[in-house]
Amino acid sequence: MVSTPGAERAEPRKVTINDVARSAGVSRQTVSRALNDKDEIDGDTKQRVLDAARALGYRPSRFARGLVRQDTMTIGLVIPDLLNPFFTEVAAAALEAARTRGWHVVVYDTADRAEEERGTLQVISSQVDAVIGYFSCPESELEAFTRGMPVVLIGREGRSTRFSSIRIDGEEGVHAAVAHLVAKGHTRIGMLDHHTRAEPSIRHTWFTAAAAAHGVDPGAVVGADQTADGGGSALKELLSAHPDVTAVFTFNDIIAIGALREARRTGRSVPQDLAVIGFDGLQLGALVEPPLTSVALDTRRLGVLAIEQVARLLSEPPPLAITDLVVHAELRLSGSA
Amino acid sequence: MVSTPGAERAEPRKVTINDVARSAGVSRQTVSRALNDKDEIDGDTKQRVLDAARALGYRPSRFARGLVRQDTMTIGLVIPDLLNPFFTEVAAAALEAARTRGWHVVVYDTADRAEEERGTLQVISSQVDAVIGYFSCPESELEAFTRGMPVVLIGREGRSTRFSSIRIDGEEGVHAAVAHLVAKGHTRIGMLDHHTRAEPSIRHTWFTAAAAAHGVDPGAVVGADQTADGGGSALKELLSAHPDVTAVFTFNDIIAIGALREARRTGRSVPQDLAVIGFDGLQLGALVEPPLTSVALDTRRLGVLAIEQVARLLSEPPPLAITDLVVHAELRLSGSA
DNA sequence: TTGAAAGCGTTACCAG
DNA sequence: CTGGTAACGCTTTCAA
Repeated sequence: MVSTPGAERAEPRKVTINDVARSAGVSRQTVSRALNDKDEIDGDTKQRVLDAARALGYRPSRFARGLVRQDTMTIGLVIPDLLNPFFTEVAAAALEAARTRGWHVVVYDTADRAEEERGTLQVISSQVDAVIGYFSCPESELEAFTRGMPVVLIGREGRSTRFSSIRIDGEEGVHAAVAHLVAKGHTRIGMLDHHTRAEPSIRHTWFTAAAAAHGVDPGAVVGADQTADGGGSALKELLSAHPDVTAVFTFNDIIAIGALREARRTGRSVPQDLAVIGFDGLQLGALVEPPLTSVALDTRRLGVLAIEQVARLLSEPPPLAITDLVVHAELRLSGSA
Repeated sequence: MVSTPGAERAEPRKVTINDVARSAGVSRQTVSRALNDKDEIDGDTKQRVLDAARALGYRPSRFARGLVRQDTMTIGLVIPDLLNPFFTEVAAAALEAARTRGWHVVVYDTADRAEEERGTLQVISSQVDAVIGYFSCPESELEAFTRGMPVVLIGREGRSTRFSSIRIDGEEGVHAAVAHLVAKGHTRIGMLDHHTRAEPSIRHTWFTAAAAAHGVDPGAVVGADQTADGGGSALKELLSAHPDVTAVFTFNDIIAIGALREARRTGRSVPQDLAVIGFDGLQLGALVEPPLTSVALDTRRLGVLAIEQVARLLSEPPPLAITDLVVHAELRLSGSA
C-alpha cells in the first residue's frame, strides 16, 4: 500500500530563490537569469549569484517552475509487473518514444495486485498529464480516478469511448498456431491459460475457436501463474490430467518457457514428445533451447502506439475519434513446435 | 536527443479552478473543498461543483498543488538499458521500495549513449528531488548537473564525497569462480569482458587477479556487446584466437547466455566441452539450458539500498557520512560450470 | 457553510 | 544590465 507521502522531508527548510538573492545582494530575477543562463546579465554578478546558490545548496522548485512555464509533459505508465519481459519490452519502447518528445515517464508497478492498482490510480491523477496502462479494474473505477485525463489502455478492449485502447489481435495468429500443430499431426492439444481474475482470457477464446475449426477437442486447459515456475507446474498438472496431450499452446511466452523447462525435466524432448507454442514473441524466446515458437506481436510497436495515441488525445478534444488501434500477433515458427 | 518539451500541448487553454468556480457560481476555495473531499461544505453545493468540474473536464494542476502542499517526492532513476534484465531487476526493486514510501519514480533509459545520458542529466534536475543512476559520464559533469540534489550511484565507485554510491563487490566471488574452474581441471580460462568505453572493467581486474592467484594465464580476453548476440560473437572470436580455452568467465549473464547459445550452435556441450560462468545471477539464468552458473548478486537489494540511501540523504544534511554501501556477489553453482 | 486574502517559488514583462 | 510587479493555479487561514 502507498504510505503517507513525504514522510521523510529534509529537515532544513527549503532554500528559495529569495535566500540566494539576499545572500548575493541582488534581486530574485537576477538570480533567475544567472541560473537559467540568460545572457542579459553581467559576468561578475552571474558568478556571484552562482556561488551564493551553490553555497546555500539552492535548487529551484520544480513546482514553481512548472507552474510558470507550462511545458513539461509527464506520462504515467502503469504495469502489473516490470519483471515480466512483456511489460519490460513495452515499457522500454514507451520510454524511448516519450524521450523523443521530451516527455517524462513515471512508472508504476502494481505487482499485479488490485489493491496496489487502486492506490496508484488514486495518486496518479495529481502526478501526471496522461496515463498509459494495463489495468484490471472495472472501467467505472478507472473513469472515476482519471477524470479529464487522457488514458490509453493496452491489451484490453475499451468498452466505453472514454478511453483509447490498443487492442492485441491474435485471433488469426492463434488459428495459424493450431493449424500448424494439426498439420504436424497433433490431435490432442492443451492450453496453459493464465490464472484469470474472473473470466477466461480472450486468448483462450481464440484457442477454443481455432481448435473447434480444426476438429480438435479444446478441453485440456489449466490455469497458470504468469511465471516460468507457474508454467512448469501447470504443464505437470495438464499432463497428469490429460496424458495424451502432445502439444500445448500457452497464454504467454513466460509460461511457455516454464513448460519447456518442465518438459526437459521430465525427459520429454521438444518438439518431438511435446510441441510448445507461446504468445508474445519475446526476445527471451530466442535464448531458450529449443527457441520458442510463438504467436508474436510487436511489443515495441505497442509501446510506441500508446505514446502516439497520448499525443493525439492531447491535441484533439474529446470525444475520441474512434480509431481502431491494433497490434496483430502472428505465428512465428521456431524450434519448439 | 531530447526535443523541445511540450511541443504538443493541448489546444484548449487549461481549465482552472476559477473556471469551475465561475461555472458553479461559487468561490475557488469552495471548489477546492469539494474536490478534496473536505467536510466543511454543503452536500448540494459539493455536487454542483463536482458536476461543473466534470462538465468542464477540469483537472487540478499538479504544479500548483505541489507548490502549496510540499509533500511529493519524486526520484529519477537513470539506467542505460531497461531491456537488460539486470537493470530491470534493479528498477523493479527500486520501484517497489519507492512505492512503500509513497514516492514516485521517473525512469530514464539512456540507451547506453553518452549523448542521451547528458540530455537526461540536463533535464532531470528540474523534474525530480533525487537521482539514482548508473552513469558513465565523468563525475565533474554529474556534479554540475545535479548540484544540490541527492545522488546515489549504483555499480560505480563514487570518488568524490559529493555522491553516495553502492558498490558491487565481486572480488571474492570471481576468485571463487576461477578456483572452481581450476578445481574442475581447466587450465586455460578465457574472459568475455564488455566493450568498455575506456579502461577494462573492474570485473576484468578481479578476473586477472584471480587467474594469477591460481597460476592461470589470464590473457584470453575479448570484448563483447552487452547482449546475447554480443556474447555469441565474442565467444566465437575468443575460441578462434584461443582454441585451447575450455572455460569462460563473462562480464555478465547476458553475455554468458549468448556464449551458451553459441557453444550449442557449434556443437560443444556445456559444461563438458566448455564451462561458462556469468556475473549478476539474473533470474533469467535459471531458464536457459543448462542453467547458468554465475557470480550472483542480490539485484533486489541493490535497488532497495539505493532508495534507502536516498531517504538517508534527504534527512541528513551533507557532508555525507561515509557509509560503505556494498552488495557482495558470490559464486552460485549451477549447470553451466 | 462560504468567501476574501495571503501566500507557495518561480519566471515573464516592463521600467529604469 | 537590473529590479519591480504581476502572474501561474492552488490551498490555507481567518472572517463573515
